[in-house]
Amino acid sequence: MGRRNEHSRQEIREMALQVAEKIVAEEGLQGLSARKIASAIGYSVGSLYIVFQNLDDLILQVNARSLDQLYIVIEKTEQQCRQPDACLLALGQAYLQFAMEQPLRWRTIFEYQRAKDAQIPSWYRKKIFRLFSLVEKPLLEFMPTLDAHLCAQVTRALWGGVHGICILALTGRLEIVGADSVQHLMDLLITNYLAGLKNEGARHS
Amino acid sequence: MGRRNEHSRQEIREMALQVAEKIVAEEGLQGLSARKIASAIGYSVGSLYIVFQNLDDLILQVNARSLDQLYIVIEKTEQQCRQPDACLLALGQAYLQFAMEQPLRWRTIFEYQRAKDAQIPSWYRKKIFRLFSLVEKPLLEFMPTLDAHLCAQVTRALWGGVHGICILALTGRLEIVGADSVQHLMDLLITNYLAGLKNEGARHS
DNA sequence: ATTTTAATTTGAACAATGTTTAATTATTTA
DNA sequence: TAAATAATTAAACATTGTTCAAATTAAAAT
Repeated sequence: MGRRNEHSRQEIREMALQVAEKIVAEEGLQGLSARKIASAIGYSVGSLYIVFQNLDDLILQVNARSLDQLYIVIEKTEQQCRQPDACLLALGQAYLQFAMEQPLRWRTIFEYQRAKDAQIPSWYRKKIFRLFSLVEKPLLEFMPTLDAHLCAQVTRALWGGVHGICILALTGRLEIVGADSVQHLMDLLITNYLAGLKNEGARHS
Repeated sequence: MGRRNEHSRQEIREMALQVAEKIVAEEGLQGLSARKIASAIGYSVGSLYIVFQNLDDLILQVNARSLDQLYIVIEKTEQQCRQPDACLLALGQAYLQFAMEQPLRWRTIFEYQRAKDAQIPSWYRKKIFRLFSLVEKPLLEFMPTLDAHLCAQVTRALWGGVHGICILALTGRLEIVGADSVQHLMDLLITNYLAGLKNEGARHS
């Protein structure tokens, strides 16, 4: 089959990404392959390489969409609460919930990249940054005396922690028994971290 | 070449693991392949599959060794400090240091597994459990009133956090600028979490 | 010493992967 | 209508994990 002009480049791109998202959600990264995507959208592998640089590029786009969806979830959660400490707790729970409801998709965001150089492009970094900003907001309400730089640090320390609990739990490396205890751990971490901040006043340059 | 009896199964296994460790340390998981290991130890691919179930099995053994080495590092750190809070800080820093000094090896421990079922064997789980126990010790000194179950939870919440900061930092997803700030974040998290525990008394069932 | 047995090791084969590109076909342009 | 251009494919390549019949040879048995 030669030229057929049924879909524009953008349309092919969109179809490929939708199919890829579905595969990732159902089978994870290991279930994803160029040929599988191609056959699912009715095009050949070669066409994929016209629309994407390579598979890493495609995966990055899938992850970007996941980050966008995550942003929406986190943003909604943040808007629905008033008190800053309760808000931060809710954000942690929302993050955990997203990870547990779409485990394969969420894990794919953080799974290793095939390419050797593997530089994260700046537009992608911005998406991460934007998520952090969403957490900084209630944290600044919680500790109004924090300057911007310290607030960024305090936020990243907290969110790194939140993320760590999620990833260890999802990959079965937390060695816990109870079913709902992951949320417990999350609350433990956030609550006590915040309490510590309040008392010590975050006196760490 | 047929039978030659130069090495026992155990010896071949050992050679393969040493080579695999080196490759993982230098090139990461993506640099590892059955043929590369085989040619490096002077045997054919087939021989590897006599000694290991598959590559996942081999990788698991490599990771087990990394965990053992990590255990030694953490254990030494724990023995060199007296006050429990300082001890926990030191443990976090030791963990971070291990991760940053051997980034590819450390990341391989947590990288995704090829196999679909992918059940972590119990002997491997024990190695993880053992590491947690090492952290529980000073934490129990820090909060002597904790019962065993709560101590386990408090420990896992903390160590999940420590791990999260490490993994986000190493994979360039923390969005920080300073060079030495990762250690800062780690201290922030541990210090304030512990401070919170002291004040609130960990009143979370 | 010779034959038999049995363990050891290989190397080729298979299916699947990412990626490239010459060839083919449809559309647009002249 | 003929020529130029754009779109798409199918085949090819190198590499992966994995298997297994065949080949080799040390050890055991005679």
